[in-house]
Amino acid sequence: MLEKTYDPKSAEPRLYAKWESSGAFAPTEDPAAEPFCLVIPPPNVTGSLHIGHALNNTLQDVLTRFERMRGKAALWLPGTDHAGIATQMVVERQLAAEGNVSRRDMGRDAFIAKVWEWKASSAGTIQNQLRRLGASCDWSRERFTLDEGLSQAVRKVFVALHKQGLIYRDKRLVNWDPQFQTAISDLEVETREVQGKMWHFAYPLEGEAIDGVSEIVIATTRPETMLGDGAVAVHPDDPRYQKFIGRFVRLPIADRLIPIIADEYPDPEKGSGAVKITGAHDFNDFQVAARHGLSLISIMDEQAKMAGPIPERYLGLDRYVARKRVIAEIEEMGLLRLIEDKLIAQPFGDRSGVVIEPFLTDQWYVDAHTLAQPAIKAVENGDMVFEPRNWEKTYFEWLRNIQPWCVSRQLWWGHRIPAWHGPDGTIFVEESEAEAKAAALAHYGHETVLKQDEDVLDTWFSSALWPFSTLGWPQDTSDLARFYPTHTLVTGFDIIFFWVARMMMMGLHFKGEVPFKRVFINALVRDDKGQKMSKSKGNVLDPLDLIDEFGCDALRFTFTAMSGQARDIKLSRQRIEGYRNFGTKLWNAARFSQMNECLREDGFDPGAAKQIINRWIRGETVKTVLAVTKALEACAFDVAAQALYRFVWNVFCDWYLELAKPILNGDDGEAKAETRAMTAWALDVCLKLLHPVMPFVTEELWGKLAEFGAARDGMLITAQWPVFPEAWLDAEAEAEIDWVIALVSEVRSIRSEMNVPPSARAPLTLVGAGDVAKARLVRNRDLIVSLGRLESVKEADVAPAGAVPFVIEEVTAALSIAGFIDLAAEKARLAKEIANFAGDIERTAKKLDNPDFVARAREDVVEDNRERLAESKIAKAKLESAMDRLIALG
RNA sequence: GGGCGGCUAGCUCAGCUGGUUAGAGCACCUCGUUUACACCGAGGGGGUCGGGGGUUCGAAUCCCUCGCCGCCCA
Repeated sequence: MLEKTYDPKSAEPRLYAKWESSGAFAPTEDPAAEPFCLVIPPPNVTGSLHIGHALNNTLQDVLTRFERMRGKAALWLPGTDHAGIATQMVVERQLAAEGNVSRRDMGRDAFIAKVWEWKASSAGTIQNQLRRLGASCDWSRERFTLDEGLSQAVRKVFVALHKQGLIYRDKRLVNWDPQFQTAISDLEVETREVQGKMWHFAYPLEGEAIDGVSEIVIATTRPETMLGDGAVAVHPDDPRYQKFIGRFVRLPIADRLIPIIADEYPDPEKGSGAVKITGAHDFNDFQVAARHGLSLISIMDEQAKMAGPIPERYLGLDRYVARKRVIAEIEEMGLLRLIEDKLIAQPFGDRSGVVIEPFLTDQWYVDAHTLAQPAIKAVENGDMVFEPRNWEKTYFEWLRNIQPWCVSRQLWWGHRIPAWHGPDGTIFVEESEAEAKAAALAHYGHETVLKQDEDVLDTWFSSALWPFSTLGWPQDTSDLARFYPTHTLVTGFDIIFFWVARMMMMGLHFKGEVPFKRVFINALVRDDKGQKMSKSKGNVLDPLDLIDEFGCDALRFTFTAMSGQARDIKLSRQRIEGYRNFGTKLWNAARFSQMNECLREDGFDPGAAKQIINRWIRGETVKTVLAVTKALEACAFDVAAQALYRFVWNVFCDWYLELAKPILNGDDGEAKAETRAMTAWALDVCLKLLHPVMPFVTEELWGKLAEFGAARDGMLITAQWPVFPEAWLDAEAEAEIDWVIALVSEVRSIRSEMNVPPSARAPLTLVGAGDVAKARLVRNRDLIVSLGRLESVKEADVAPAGAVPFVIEEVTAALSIAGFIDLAAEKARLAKEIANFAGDIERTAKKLDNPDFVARAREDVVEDNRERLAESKIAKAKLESAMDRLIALG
């Protein structure tokens, strides 16, 4: 006998271990099985499971379990990401906290060894947390972005793209993070508006004044960069400055002559209309400098300290210290003209949080523009679809305006760039040092010393290959042949650019096919007030705590139920608690069925059921199967969850089991046997349908219930998803049970309103029943009596005096509860009912009186309204005559 | 500045290929231990669907406009 409640704490680890050891997570070897593959968005190898992972992985698991039960070769491929900057940052911080020397003092090899050590000690955390979540991924195929196979894929891709001219080395401005001392990509820069200032400096004109003007005033938000100015630019159409074009100004402090040039870039409306051009420290200025052939003067080092051809007193100063000094000196020289407050858009490193410096360096770039074209086309023509669809706009917008992707990072943790530099600067890009040496030998005609590029690749470079590198590429593996393209990718909208778009580019380029056919964008989990969860706000909900408190299934059901089209999920404990209760409800339904000996029967054919309630629940079950299947196919997770919840609680428990009780407790042996078997059958279907969402409690019940009745042939995880003939739908049974439910509901409602004690049993009289209603009554009399707590149900030509009437279709029912009737309350109830019908009649009649409606509305809509009007009129008349009798009574 | 969401019951949300008296869960009120379940059962109250305009026989649903909230890109 089942316990009164389900205990997730003991069941979950036991069941997971059983699944895992059974091999159920691996895709079936059956060659006829249709492949279904998901690749996990690889979490940081040293990370831990946060609420967003919990949501994301729950949805992946729902899909995987669903398709596995549908007989597909379902593969959910797990793995982790080395997460370059993030991991290196953590380890550097840890070293500092422990009082160790910095990574630079430690040296590259020693530092990398430290990171691997850290990885070894913290790896496995997230994998075990995914297990707690019930993730049915195939751990035997687990990959890591820095493992040998994936590293080989990275090298091969880099070399191939280089040979195709799609990866190249370029000297240009990059976003430089002075904290980590590395280049980062545009995507890793966060622009924030901050309160800043605009300084107006006068640059003295060299030579004779023009019309008495002997200076040009420029405006800048970054005074310290003036030391690297290469020109002053003015708009060619700006009448104030036209006459100065071609002349020179003497750059204060630096004491250099720089030209006044004409360019479209300066906006005459802004500042003074003249701008300083510092090509090595500003992206816009870089363009201007390139147009005019200006030399680029770099005046900072990797740490954003002042350096280069500048006055000695500035060397080594922090950029902000230098700023103050420049302003002070300019002021001293009498050249400071104005200081304005101004909101400025300032770039910050998304990881370091420090202000990014445009910095002139040599870096490796991917020609993203070229690779983007097929990626755009594939979504345009539907080879890959976003779900929800709207996200494709975001995707298109970014890809259509894509810039070269800077992929080199001056970090140590990551894939070393497979490029070797010769003594004369020639670069040999090859997959191995041996090949580079061979290439060098061919180039130089003799052996030379080569030095491998110091840099590593952007983490997202290896992630971009994930859908095929994890399947074994560049080897021709059977997995690759079978599972590429993968089916669905489930991920968050925050990495559409970082990851989804880049996988599309690389997948299409190297495999000639999209990496996945569908991308489901899951929502962002926020707290119950709609705020983003963050440690600093202290509003973080730890999924593992929630699992401890409510059980894993409750959390999973919550995520599933809340995954609609919305972009945010506001997670509240109350909601999780509600779904925990749902699990308990299911558990108790199973307990009930067990207590009533509802055993599964071999060879039981639901299609042959005779009892009306059994025919009805069979139909309801089929409807639910259809609804849930359709919803899961479409990633309409909330729709699936709602259909499951309603069916299990409001249909199966609230009505079917209640309707079954009189039969199970009665003495019609045949009816009892059929009802027992049907209950067991329907419960099994519930377990199957719920399993993708609530794997643990369903598997537990599956096992517990297997101790009785017909034998099972395996665990629920690999059970077959239900598919039933539509012939099992039963309109007649549905109409009949709906009628019974309406009748019983009315009786209950009246009892409650009239405060009839639960113990009081009243007779119910039906007046004016047609043949159908009479037949229904005969078949369901016991059920109605039992559920309505009635004394009896009879037919009569007239309602007994003093009974409370209500109308069900053509029948007037009268509940004899004399002694409990409060005359005033009953009059009020009747008046309200009559008013309801009157309102309905008025609305419907108004429509039908409108010739346009009758002429233009769809035929069936008009017909519905006609029927409705007729029914309402009859019901109203019946209630009115009851009201008359009541008034006559006194 | 461009783009994308959202605004429906006290709260969280569904409904939005136009056509029931606009639904659910939670919360609230009343009643109830009838041998599955109080993590429960029965009943009930509660919304002029953000404002305005338009299309239509008919609008929460389609179009326009305004307002507020949020996100992304520049």
